[in-house]
Amino acid sequence: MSLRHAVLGLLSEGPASGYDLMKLFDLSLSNVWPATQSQLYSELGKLADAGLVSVAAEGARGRKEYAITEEGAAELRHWITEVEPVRTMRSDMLLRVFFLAQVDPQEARAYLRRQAELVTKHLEHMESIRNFVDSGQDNLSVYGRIALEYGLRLGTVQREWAEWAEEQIR
Amino acid sequence: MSLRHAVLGLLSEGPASGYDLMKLFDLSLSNVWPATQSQLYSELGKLADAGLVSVAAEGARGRKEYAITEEGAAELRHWITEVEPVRTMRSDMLLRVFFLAQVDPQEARAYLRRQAELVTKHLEHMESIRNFVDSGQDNLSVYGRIALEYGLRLGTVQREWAEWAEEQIR
DNA sequence: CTTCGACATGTCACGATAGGAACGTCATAA
DNA sequence: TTATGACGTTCCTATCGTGACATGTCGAAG
Repeated sequence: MSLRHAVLGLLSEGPASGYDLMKLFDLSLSNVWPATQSQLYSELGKLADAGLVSVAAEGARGRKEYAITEEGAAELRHWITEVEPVRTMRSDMLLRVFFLAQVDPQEARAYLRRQAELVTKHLEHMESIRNFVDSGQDNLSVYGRIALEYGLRLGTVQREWAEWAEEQIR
Repeated sequence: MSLRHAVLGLLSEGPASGYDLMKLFDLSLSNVWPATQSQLYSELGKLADAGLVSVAAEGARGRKEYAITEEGAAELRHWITEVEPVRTMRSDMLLRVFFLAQVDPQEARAYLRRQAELVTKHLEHMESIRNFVDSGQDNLSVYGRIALEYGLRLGTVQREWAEWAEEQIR
């Protein structure tokens, strides 16, 4: 049920259409909670049915601008402070590690080296984002930077771990 | 499509029944790729239909022992070495961070402190697992330890990050 | 001999994810 | 004027994940 709260969270910064939210997602939340366009629109519909958001205005091209309601804001705060985050980590990359014995040692090492490289690329990408959004003073930017810092630290240990793991394989 | 490869991976260490796999999952893969019993059984059925595993023996209580086939082993190796891991990270915990501006600063700090505590608990749990499985010499144990090391390092930075983030909030 | 816990599989329903097709509008530049 | 690209929504299909429920067998303890 996190997508619903992601949408509420974005709307808590101001009204937006499904289309707006899609773009916002792409440049902020997509790294911590990916969602597709169809998911967004259907979620907005459900949210409106549930009274957590309302259609604040209808614009050109059938545009519907949604605004968070008081119930929606309350639900968001409740979710943030009182609902325990579910810690289900799923990693395709790490799953493979369990089975590396099924391939040659040099292939296993190559796999880990490749992961280290991919992480490096991702780190560079995050660095460039940091330089880009460093100036924003809105809530999403401020806390987005804190989340980004998480990504940077995570990437760093991933790389160190991959290099360490490669050395473990003989 | 990773559950299918998780099952193939476990079967590559030797034949097992759905029930066996369930237990294996719980004590090895569940931290990187959770799966429920119903998923396992239906996946085994599909795998058998696809010829990637075969029913090697039928035992008491309707037990069906599955074994990986040559096609299955080939598919597993192919997946490990040639399929790019999808890096879709989803974090309920991190998503909330984006919206911490919606609650009081002291609540935001409490949230981060709580996450640090939860991570600490999880780290202790992983340490105890490490002491427990440190002796195993089978493939899954050897590579499981490498995966566990990942978990330990990850947990450590998560905690450091949460503590750092808490300080950022004024 | 009964009961209980471990063994063992299967099914159903619901919601979440993924990805794309279909449809239409508006502004603007060639 | 017309083509194009950005805007904008809706619907559809398929697979995955979650949790509960139903159904039974076997061995061992009491």
